[in-house]
This record gives sequence, C-alpha cells and structure tokens, in this order.
Amino acid sequence: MAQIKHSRQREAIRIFLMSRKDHPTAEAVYAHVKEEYPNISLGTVYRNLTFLVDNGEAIKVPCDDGSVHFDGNVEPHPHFQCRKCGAIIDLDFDGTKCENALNKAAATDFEGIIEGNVTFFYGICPECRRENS
Amino acid sequence: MAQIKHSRQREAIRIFLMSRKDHPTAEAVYAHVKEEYPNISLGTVYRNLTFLVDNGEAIKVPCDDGSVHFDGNVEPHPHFQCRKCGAIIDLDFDGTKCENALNKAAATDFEGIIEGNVTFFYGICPECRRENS
DNA sequence: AATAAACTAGTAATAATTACTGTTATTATA
DNA sequence: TATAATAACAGTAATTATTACTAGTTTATT
Repeated sequence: MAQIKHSRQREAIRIFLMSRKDHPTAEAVYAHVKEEYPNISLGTVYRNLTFLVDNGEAIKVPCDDGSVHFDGNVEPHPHFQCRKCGAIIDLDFDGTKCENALNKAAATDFEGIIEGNVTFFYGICPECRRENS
Repeated sequence: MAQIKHSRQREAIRIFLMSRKDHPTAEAVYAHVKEEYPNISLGTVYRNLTFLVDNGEAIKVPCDDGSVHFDGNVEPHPHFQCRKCGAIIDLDFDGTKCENALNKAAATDFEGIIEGNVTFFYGICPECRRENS
C-alpha cells in the first residue's frame, strides 16, 4: 500500500552502488555520498541500502570476517574475499551447473526445502599475490 | 610460545558445543554454561569461543541474517539456514566433488589464488515445512 | 608450599546498526 | 499554482554484539 516517493539521496546512493566494481560498506557509501550531500545522515544511508536490497536493486554481502558489503550488480554471481586485504571481488564465471548439482545433492534425504545456495570463495587476491612474490 | 592452561569454563564451553546438533550463538552458550557456572562472564564465553575456533576445535558460522553461530563439529560439512525460523542445520552429504569443480572453474582467468569456498544453503527447514502445510 | 603466568569476573568501551522525533521534500489533487 | 498528506530526511539517542581493561583467582611448575 505505502507509496514510494523519489528522493535525491536514495538516487545518489543507487547511482554510486551501480557505478562501483568494488563492494562498498555502508560506511564507504556514506563517505562518498557525503561529498554531494554534506549533511546526509548515516541512518539515511542504512535505510536506503535496506530499501534497495528489499527492492532487488542491490545485494547485501555479509562476509566471513563479519563485515557487510553491498553490491549494485544484482545479476547472480559468485564472490571472492581476499584473506589478506579483505577486498570483495566478483568472479566472472557461470557456476549455475554446479549450483544446481549441489542443490540436488543437498535435497537428497532432506525433509525440508532447498531453495538455493550461495557459494563464497576465499584466497589471495591478484594484487596481494603480486606484492607477496 | 605462550603456554595454554586448562580452565573449567573453557572445558564446559567445549563440551556443550560438541554435545549440540544445533548451532548455538555466543549468547546461547552463555545462557547454558551459566547454569553450571552462575557467574561466568559473557567475555569469557567470547574469549573461549574465539580460542576454540583458532585452535580448530570449533567453527564460526556467520549467517546471511547477520547472526553468528558456532559449530562443535569441525569436519567440513555444508550448512543450511531456514528462511523462516533462522535455524542452522547440518546437511549430511558430501559436496567435495562439486566444491573442487567450483574451485577449478573459479580459478580460470583469475589472477589470484582460490584457496577454497564455502557453500551456504537456504530454504525452509523440515519443521517449518510441516507447520505450513 | 611458593611462584609465575594464564585465565576469570566484572565492568567499561567500541562499533555497527536501528529507532525516534521534529522538520523538509515530494507527490497527488484541488 | 497553491494546498494538503505523507514519505523521507537530519540529527540524535538507543540498542546490540563484541572487544578491551583491570584487579583478583586458578592452574601448572618448581
């Protein structure tokens, strides 16, 4: 029922998220949007990030290290986190086959309903790898 | 170097974790161990959970909903979370094959190092399924 | 038993997120 | 275009999960 009204701040947050290949945290979004709207509040950022996620315009990426990142690319795709620098990186391959196989395997002898799965990769990112060698 | 000393509290926490099929949160561990050690402090629970995880005696399970659970079963095995009640459940199947296939696929055209991956399943747990139908 | 260091309880501090409140911006309508 | 209704905002306070600190207690060692 509740109508949705346009807002400059929300738009700025969306634009920023979509323009980014890295996966900013709420704090990072705040820091950036603040340049355009100096007195935007952190609450507004959180409220709108949640809004975007709920409306399928962004994905919430909770990581193993406890940090929460946001992704403007809503096409299903796997994520990778660097064990060293913590960066979240998109992996560009189609894991659909494996995903389906996994869902099937998981559903065997399981009385509940498997709706899907998320695979999270970890290791060393290209940059840290270069530095280290 | 630092020597490790035995402690009743830590032992109680480990025993409790291992005895559990569900995956208690720090708070749940606290609530339980408190029955035996009424003035154990929450800090002690956190410190020892971290200790157990660091020493390979427990696994930290950070979930999509932001909650953090702990698992006394350190054998690698996939987890499932119910979208309705939030329960974490162990899935009893061997996904090693798929896991390896995924790692291989992910490594293609990736300049970093893929060390591994964690697959997290979601859907409706057996109990919620029964209730709903 | 005496000693040293790890561990604890209790409390304070921090960090991330959510809730609240009075004001502002947006949209629908007159 | 002005008015009215309300979604969204800024600013702040509150909440939650977790970590840090400190003085006292346990544990292991001699």
